[in-house]
Amino acid sequence: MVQKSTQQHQSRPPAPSPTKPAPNSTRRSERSRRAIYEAALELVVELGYPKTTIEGIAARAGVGKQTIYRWWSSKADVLLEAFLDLFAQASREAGAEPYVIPDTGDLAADIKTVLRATVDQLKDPRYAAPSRALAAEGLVDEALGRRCAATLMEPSLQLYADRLHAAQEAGEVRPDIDPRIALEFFVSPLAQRWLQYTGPISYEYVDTLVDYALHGLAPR
Amino acid sequence: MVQKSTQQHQSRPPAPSPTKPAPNSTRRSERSRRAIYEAALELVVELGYPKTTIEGIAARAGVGKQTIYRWWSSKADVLLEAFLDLFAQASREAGAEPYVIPDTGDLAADIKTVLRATVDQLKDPRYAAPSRALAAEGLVDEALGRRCAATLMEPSLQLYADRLHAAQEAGEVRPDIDPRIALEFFVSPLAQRWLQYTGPISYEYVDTLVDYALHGLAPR
Amino acid sequence: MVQKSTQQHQSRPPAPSPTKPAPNSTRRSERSRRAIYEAALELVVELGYPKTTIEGIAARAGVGKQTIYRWWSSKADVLLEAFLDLFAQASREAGAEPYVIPDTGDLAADIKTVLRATVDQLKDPRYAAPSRALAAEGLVDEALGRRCAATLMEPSLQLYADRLHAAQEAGEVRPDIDPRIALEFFVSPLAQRWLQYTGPISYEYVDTLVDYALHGLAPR
Amino acid sequence: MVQKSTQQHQSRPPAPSPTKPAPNSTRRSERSRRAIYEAALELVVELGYPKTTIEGIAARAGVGKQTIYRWWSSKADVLLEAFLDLFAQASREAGAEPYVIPDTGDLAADIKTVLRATVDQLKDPRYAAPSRALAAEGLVDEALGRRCAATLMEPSLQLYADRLHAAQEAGEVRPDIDPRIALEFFVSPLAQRWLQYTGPISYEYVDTLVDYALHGLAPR
DNA sequence: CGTTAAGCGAGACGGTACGTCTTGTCTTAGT
DNA sequence: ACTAAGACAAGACGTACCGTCTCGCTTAACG
Repeated sequence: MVQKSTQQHQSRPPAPSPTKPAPNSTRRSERSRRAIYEAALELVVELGYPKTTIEGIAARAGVGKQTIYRWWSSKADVLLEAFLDLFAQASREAGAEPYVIPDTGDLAADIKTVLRATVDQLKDPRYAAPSRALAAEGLVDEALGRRCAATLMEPSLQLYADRLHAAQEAGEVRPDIDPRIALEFFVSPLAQRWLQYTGPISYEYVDTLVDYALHGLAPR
Repeated sequence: MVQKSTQQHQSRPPAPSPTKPAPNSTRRSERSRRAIYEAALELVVELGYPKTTIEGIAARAGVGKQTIYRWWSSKADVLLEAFLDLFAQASREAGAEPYVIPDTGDLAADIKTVLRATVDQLKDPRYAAPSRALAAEGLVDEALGRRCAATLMEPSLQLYADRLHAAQEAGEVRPDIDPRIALEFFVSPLAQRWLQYTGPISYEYVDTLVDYALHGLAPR
Repeated sequence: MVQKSTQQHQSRPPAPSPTKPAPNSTRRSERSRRAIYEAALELVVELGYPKTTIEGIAARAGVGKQTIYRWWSSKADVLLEAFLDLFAQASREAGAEPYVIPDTGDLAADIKTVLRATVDQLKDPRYAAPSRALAAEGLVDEALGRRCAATLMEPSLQLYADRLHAAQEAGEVRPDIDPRIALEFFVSPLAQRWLQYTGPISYEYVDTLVDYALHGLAPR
Repeated sequence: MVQKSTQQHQSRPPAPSPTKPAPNSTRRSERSRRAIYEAALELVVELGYPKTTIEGIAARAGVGKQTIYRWWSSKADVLLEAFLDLFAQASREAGAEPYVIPDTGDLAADIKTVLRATVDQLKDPRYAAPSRALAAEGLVDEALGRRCAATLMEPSLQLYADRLHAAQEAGEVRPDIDPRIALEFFVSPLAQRWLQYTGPISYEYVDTLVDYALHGLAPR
């Protein structure tokens, strides 16, 4: 799924714009692309996103500026692809199935497991710095924001939706619930605390979220 | 003795930072401050945050750049104060109690009322543009992010916490629920959909959030 | 003569411009004036003329900027008066007749004596720095340049003219010579070497100038 | 000699300063350089040197500021090169031998011819304004002053020295005279009158200078 | 297997905005 | 009323990047 949407972005065979010569990707230097990914991610972690410049990325990657402008349209664009690449790479290294929500038959436990892993990842600056940077840029550039949502978040969110659907069939969740809304009870509060510093993040916190969400706030 | 100690002309007892002369705020031009607020908000709405520059704000406000740098440390800093001022002004104009969650005895209805008003506000570009800009900058600048959370969001969030506490005492919410976590079921999903384009926003949507949150996802 | 032209500048009793309130010089702070002179001269020696700012002078003199703008029209104006004051002060301290060309009956010897003293003075940074600064500003601002010529140089030049005139009467100089031109053979080459780095300055050099000037370049 | 010192300045093979990347002059835009020269000279004539700004030069030349800062170190530096270029260009246009002192066998007449041409040039604002500006800046910035002396004045002065030397061999000038000093009797008085407004400039004046200098002030 | 056109590194270019500095005016207290 | 202090509008400074545009030089694809 992730791969599909990524392909969608990278392949522009029909060359829709006649003004641009449409670079020939068969001649593209793989070496440069990797170096640019690495440099971009490193600089965002080291300097923060605003101090990361295209000139800086080019310099660290040992690459001409034009090589960046030829293949990407903006700093955020570079970073988005670099981040997707990081994910793909991490997944490949982790082997097996990296991003699947387990289904042990106990929805609460399964969701907690995944959320705890997410908490760990949010605290790793290697992931946190680029994520925040992309989220920030996406807030202000709607097109980028939608692309981030579609490529970075949508695949994961769909996993939640799928797991909730399975839970509905198992009778663990009410059949009238819309999984696309229900999943937000798990991910949105965590996302907001992380992005906007509205509260601390911990295993205990995500466990509480799951319990509250499943059983409701009202007495029964 | 007296003379000798007077020679010590360099003693600045409070003076925490020796580098900045700390401008005298009693002489500050109220006229300039208001003009800067207005110009900043207008430009963010018209051009978007990234194309809003300090030079542009100064020019539109009819103010020297130094007057901005004297009183604020960054573009985001200006915008935060301008936005707070906009809120304060709006509140004053609205008169009475502008930001209180009603307590009719029906928690669900009250929360829905407030969330529907929030939905309307999120769609008003006068508020939306600066909010997104500040949120974006806060993502990448932790100090600013914490200030935004504390000054812009915390007051509203506390109102939810208070209303939930009242509902607990009225028996509408389980007594073991932490209101500071519970409130996130109402605001975080909405915030995320708005900020990250993960879904559409509507009255129906927020109503659904309230129902799901109060009664839980699991069958009872 | 010097006093006359100086007075001409400082006292503006008829108040020609009705827009300016024409400061009342009787209330003027003598203390501030002296402090400004000292600060200006020190800063020009320490930092050079271009890095000497009105703000810097005010700060070192412990004086408000307005006090400078009230009484002088420009940085060069301050420096010119400060320099004239330095001269007047030095003359008073030196007592007797400070600036007279001796008349021993030997024109060559007398001129050499004075020129050697001038060489010494040109090498004293206390005089050299402000002189160069004023000369520089005068090159580019004709009004100032004429005032410098009239107040700083003219008195000295007239002394040469007078001495040459006396020499004419004594038969040491041809009667058809114009002293106002002849004196330039003594002062201009020295001035140019000093101002424009076109050659070294020494006692021997000025002695040579005098000999060449008196007896001509052509064989006799 | 002149060439040697010029070379010394231009060729810096050992690259003494590691901080500056030293721009690659083979890629330099000739078009920009000429436009900058023209703009600088025009602005100095129109506005005067102090009101000529680097930003103004860049704007009129249709050039980025960095293009100026990349190749020159200061406003005066630009102007010096622009002025040298103006000279070189004028010489090329004048064809033949532009700057040679004639040798008709009559030293007095030859020098008068050249000085009269100089008087004309000093009154042409196209030359006068930049000259004064450079002289002014050179007074206050010794490095620049020496460069002006070496590049602008030295070549001309050497022509006088050469002509005087020839006159010595022809018996028109005493053999014990140092031409490097003697020439100052012709150029320095004129320079001072021009630079410092110490007197009027005319053909008659320079003729008088030549006569006085050759035959001396003393009766014979 | 050599030609050739592309991508490549490098970096100069016209620009824009930065944050700082200074100018000359104006305002506020203090004496 | 003049002063010390300093905020103000204005605008130049020199720097950092932007995104575009050549330059030669690899280097892969096709003829």
